Amino acid sequence: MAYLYNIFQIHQQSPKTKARTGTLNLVHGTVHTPAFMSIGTLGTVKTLTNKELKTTGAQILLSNTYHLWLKPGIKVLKQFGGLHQFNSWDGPILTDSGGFQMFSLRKNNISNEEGILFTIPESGDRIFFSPEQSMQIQTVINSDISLVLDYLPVEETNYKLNEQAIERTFRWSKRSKKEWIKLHQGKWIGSQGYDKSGKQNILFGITQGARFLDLRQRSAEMILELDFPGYSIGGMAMGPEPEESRWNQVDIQTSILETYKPKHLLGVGTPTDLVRFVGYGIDLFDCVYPTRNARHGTLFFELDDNTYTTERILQKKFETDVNPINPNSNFAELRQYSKSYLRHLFKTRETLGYRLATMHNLEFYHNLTAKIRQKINTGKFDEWWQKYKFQKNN
RNA sequence: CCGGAGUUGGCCGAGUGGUCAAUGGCAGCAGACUGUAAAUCUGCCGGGCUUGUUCCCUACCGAGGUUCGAAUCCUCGACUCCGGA
Repeated sequence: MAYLYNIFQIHQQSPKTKARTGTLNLVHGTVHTPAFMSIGTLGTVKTLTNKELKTTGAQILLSNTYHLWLKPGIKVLKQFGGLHQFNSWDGPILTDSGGFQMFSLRKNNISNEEGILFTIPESGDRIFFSPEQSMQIQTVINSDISLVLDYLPVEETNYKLNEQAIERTFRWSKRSKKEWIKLHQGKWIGSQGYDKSGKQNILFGITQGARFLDLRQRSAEMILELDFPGYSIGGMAMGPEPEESRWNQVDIQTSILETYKPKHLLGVGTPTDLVRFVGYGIDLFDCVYPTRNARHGTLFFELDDNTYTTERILQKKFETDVNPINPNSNFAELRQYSKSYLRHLFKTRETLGYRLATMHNLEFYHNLTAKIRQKINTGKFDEWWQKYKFQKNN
């Protein structure tokens, strides 16, 4: 069946690793993979306009169901006919389902088999969130890619809790799919892809299993049954653990999930993570890392073909640094403004500083994924990927 | 000239006999950040070294004094502010 699959087309498969380039065909456009998705939780990548975001090389925006549900709320999103009209982003959008908020906001919610009861800190309101509701909201948002509501255990190192988590995630995925089909007039796009006339949004399944390889395996095997058009691998960077352990977790799941379907690694990661996990079969990434670090004054720089470093712009040594932020940037601002000036903007908490740093880091990330694609397409990925490393700046 | 209030570490500002090298905040220096309650958070922040939950110096305007012990009490002086002549 794989040869009919037209949601995702693989262009170049690396000979010795699972790395591949491809195109993901979505309602609002095509994404060249491996790709990094910038995070715009509330509909905006903090500090940037859509035009600036595109200049960084962004192909697809990630937003968040839970946060959009609270603000601006369903009513407003319905009035606009979806997030694309509301925030004027005309490219593809992937929405996270809100499952992660059960984990990140775990102090403010309780959950059971039915769903999650969130307490809103500002108002004290208690609101109930279920797989069905997440699907309804994402349908209103009109995401190109929606995610099922998954379940994350509160303790990432507890085997029993993680075993329960993969089972509940499976049941919630099932409910998500059922509701999704209902909301899309009975149409389901699975392993057969879609026909050319009926371009339609898609829903990804999610795997869990934390650091337990047998749970990772079972979670992936279970989710196969539901025949999603693509998969997100969840529960990855939840706590401290050895790098190899995480590589193995991803490796085992990408081995089980259909090769011809797109794989998304939720919430990862650092530049080295990206390169590494592409080698283990990941096509899509999303992470707060470049944007949050930007706002906190840490900028990413390429040193050479297989090394990157970071610079903390607030350091004293940049006080008199007349060099441009990035002489090779697509942004005239980053070619013109000096590091000294950028430090000054950060010191004085001028918003322009956060913007420039965000532009810079996202441009770095998107250049990195472009480089990964180029390495794969020219057959050089396999000899390069394990050499790619971070070097501390001094 | 008289009466009142005050003077604390780079700045602002707590502290009114020992547990005070002195709470906070700012500034400064350094670090963290992985499906964003994060333009946030953490550490250091008089000097020295053998870096000590009880080390050594120098410190709460200045000079004396009381006391086992003073940023804290007393005396005098300097300066600032507020009233009144």
